[in-house]
Amino acid sequence: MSVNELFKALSDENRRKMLDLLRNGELTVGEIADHFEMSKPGISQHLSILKHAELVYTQKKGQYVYYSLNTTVFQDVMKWLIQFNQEKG
Amino acid sequence: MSVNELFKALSDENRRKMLDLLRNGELTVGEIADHFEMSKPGISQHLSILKHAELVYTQKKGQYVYYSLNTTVFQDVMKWLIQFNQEKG
DNA sequence: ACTGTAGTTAAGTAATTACTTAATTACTTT
DNA sequence: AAAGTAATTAAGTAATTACTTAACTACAGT
Repeated sequence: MSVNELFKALSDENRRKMLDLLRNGELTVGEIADHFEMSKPGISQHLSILKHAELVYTQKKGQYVYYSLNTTVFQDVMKWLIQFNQEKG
Repeated sequence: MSVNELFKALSDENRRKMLDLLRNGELTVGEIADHFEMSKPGISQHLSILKHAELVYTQKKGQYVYYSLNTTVFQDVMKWLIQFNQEKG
C-alpha cells in the first residue's frame, strides 16, 4: 500500500460511493453493482483499485465475492491529514 | 468547494508535496517551484487546483503571490473520513 | 517609458484513467 | 458433464488530467 495509491483510490466519486455502501456491512460485487449504472467489469475494476489500496478486503463464499471495509487504512489517511494541523516540520 | 474537487486535489503527489512545503509557512510561487522539476506554468496550474479546492489561499504582496495552507478544509476531509469509523448509517 | 521579474492564461500534446464489450475462470445446480 | 450465474481479465476506446511552450498581465527598478 502506498500513500499515492490510497489518495488515487479515494479520488473517484464512484469509488467513494462504494465505500459508503460498504459502511452498512459486506456486499457482493453484484449487490454493489445494483447501485450503479455501470457495467460489471467496470465495477470490478473499481473494486480492484480499492482492494490494492487496502481500503477493502474480500472474502469468497461459494460463487460470490464479498467486499468489506478495511477501516484501519482510513485511519492511515487520517494520520496523514492530522499532521497538517499539528506543529510545523 | 466540492468533496470531489477536494479529493481530486489531494490525489496528485506533487500537489500533496506542495501542501507539505506550506506547512512551514507561506511561500511564493517561485519558492514552491524551486522544489520541483516542472515548468512554472505547471506549478501555477497545480496551485490553482489547490486554491479552487480551498486547500490554500493566496495573498498578493507587490509582484509576489504568497500561498498559505487553509487548515480548515483539511478538517473537512477529516470529517468525511471519520464518519467511516463511526456507527453505520 | 523601458526592461526585468513574477505569475497566470491559452493552446496544444502526452500520459493516465475510466469506461466499454468480449472472453475467460470459478463455482452451482440439474 | 452441461448449462447457468458471479466475477475477473483482456483489449480497445473515450474522457480526463498533467504537462509543455508561447503569449500575456502586473508590478518594480532604472
